[in-house]
Amino acid sequence: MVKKEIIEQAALKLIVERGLYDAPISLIAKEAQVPVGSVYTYYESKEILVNEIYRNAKRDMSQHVFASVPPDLPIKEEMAIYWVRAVRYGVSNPNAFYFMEQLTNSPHISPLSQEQVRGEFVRVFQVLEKGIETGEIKPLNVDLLHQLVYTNIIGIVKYLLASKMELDPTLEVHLFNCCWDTIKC
Amino acid sequence: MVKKEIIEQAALKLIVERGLYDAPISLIAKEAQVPVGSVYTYYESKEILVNEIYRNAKRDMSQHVFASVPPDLPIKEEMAIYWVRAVRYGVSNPNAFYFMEQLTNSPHISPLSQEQVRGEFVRVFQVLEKGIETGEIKPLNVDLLHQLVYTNIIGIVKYLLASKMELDPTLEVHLFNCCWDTIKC
Amino acid sequence: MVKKEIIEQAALKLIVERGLYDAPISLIAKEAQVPVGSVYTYYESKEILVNEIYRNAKRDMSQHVFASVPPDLPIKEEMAIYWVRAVRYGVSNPNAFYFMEQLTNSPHISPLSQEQVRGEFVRVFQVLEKGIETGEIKPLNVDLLHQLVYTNIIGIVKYLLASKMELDPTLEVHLFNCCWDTIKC
Amino acid sequence: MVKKEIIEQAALKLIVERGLYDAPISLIAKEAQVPVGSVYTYYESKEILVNEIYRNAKRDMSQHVFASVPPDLPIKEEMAIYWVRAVRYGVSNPNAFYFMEQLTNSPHISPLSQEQVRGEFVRVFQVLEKGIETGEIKPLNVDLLHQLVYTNIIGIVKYLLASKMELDPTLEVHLFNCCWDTIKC
DNA sequence: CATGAATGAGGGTTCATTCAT
DNA sequence: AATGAATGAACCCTCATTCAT
Repeated sequence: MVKKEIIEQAALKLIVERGLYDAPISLIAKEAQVPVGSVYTYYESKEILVNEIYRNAKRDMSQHVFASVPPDLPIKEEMAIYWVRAVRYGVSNPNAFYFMEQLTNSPHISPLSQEQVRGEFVRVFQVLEKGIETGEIKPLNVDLLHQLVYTNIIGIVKYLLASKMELDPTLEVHLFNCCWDTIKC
Repeated sequence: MVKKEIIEQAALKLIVERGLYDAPISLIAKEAQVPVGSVYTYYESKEILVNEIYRNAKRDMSQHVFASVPPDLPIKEEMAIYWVRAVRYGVSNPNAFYFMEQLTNSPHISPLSQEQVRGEFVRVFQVLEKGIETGEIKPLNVDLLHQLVYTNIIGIVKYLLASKMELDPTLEVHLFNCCWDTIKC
Repeated sequence: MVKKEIIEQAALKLIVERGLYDAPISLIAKEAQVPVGSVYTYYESKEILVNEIYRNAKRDMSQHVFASVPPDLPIKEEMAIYWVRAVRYGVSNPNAFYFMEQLTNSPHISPLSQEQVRGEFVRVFQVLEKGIETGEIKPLNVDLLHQLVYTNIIGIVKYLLASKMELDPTLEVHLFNCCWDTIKC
Repeated sequence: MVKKEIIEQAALKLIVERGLYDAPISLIAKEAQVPVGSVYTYYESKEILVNEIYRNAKRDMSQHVFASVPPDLPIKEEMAIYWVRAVRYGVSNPNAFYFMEQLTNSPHISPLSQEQVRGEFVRVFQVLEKGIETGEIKPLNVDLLHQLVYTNIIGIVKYLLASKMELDPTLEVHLFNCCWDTIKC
């Protein structure tokens, strides 16, 4: 792992554990076992570091979630794949998950970052729109539908992490059905 | 409004707008138009101030949500009443809503505060359990069901606040049905 | 005991135990079980309170030490009486003793207080001068002789308080002889 | 002189002149002509700074006092050497001397510092014990004897500093004899 | 490029003192 | 006279950022 990634991992961990302002650069540097100055070699400021971690986490998650799927899948099945991947990603990467949760809508993430991140998730909007057209999904605003799906995922991941419950395929199906029931027609 | 409430409102507003650490006591005092020292007349520390605002917001919300309902209502209707009240509360009190969202699960809210707050929401758990018994609600863990309902409300309130959409009774019914579909058998 | 004395006793105790600046007026008032404002009814400021305690302690000690003695005593015996009274006073009033020790020569005692206090101890200077004339005491500067006697007393009281040793008449004689040997011709 | 020493000298001077709590770090930094933050580069806290100055002053004094002496000196002569060195040290380093005086037995010096400091002065205790064995010194507790000698030195240095009197060899002999008479058999 | 000591603005908090009651 | 909530200057300390090495 290169120095930049080590710094980001250390920052991610400490910011989640201690909060953004109780994770000073000096502590992040110590955790990453790099000199303080090195952090500033790679990132102009703490704000830029945080935004970069945020965007990277979002991009990493979207790459996992939206990795290739068989073509011409029924909408429900495509949604199920994305949903399962998202939940698994959250459960497997709790730090990254909580980091995103903690900073979404916070004033520390720039509008530009938010904008860039949104682009990574266009596929969901497309699928939702298609679902509305085919009559499988409720004809609500897609932003709202997306919000419903996304908060559902957040709630489930938080629950799974808090209860330390194992996520077996049967449970996955049950829980995805909760989500699908929310938006299905 | 007494001085204590003015301080809490000012703190609530600034913490939501700027984040906890970009809302220094000096700024809160200026916003509330009280001297810095006065904040410490009412609150021993910033941490205690934040916890008190959090608990008050949660209590206020729960009192709105769980105000009296007609007896012997069907479960779905009782849930609907609570759900509608919660969403309306969030839409009408965006600062309080975002404050709670921002600080839930944060290290700045003491376990004791979390504990006290949880007690205010027992009624949902009771209704959910009853729903499971009557076969109307999916036989999942009630903590999980609660999480699903709660994140659904959060998603909807966030969407309504972001889109500045009016919340008319028709929309309420549609949106509650999304929530109910999530958990209904 | 009147309110003023209660306040002074509380202040004396706390200042000795915690240091002048870790004994805030609010704490002194609490210890004395009087309202904060009452302290300012009797003393214009903390500084004035401290100076008054200092002068009172010194006056009280000098009144004990220089209470009447049989007339025409030999110098050594008169010194012995004063010495014993001083040591006993220190051992019996450790708080007052440490208070005086802590604040002598401190910038918190005004020159005026120092001046007034000095007047209470003229008798020692007279006896020392007489002793020099009769050839019983070393012909050194009386301020120096006084300093020698005084620091000797301080050393002994501190030792007795620290070691919690009882001060019986035999020990008193031995220890006074140490002091007398210091200045005798 | 390196920056650390400059800070210590500035702190020493201001604390003696104004008292510990009227010598804020900001003033110490100004006196030392360093930024406030630099003080914290060298000392974790004001308390640690004060303890370090205290230990350094005590160590410095003990190194002067207990520098090598000719072997096999008679006890009185060895005591005389230490006594003279101590008095000269006090007269030549009034700030350090008053600093130690002001903080000995204060709650601001940690027990650990006191402990470390005590070890620097073992030689006096050894000499006093030897003197008791040879019958030259009164058979009193060595802590008490030490206290008597030490307070004698303090009294004399204070007197010399206050009276601005020169300390010539003849006076030294006279004054040491006062001290010796106090403890000799 | 790499480093980490140095910097100083700004944070939370305290407390002597006041003054409306 | 008695009270104690209110006040704000001043305290100690932190930490993002810089820059000489």
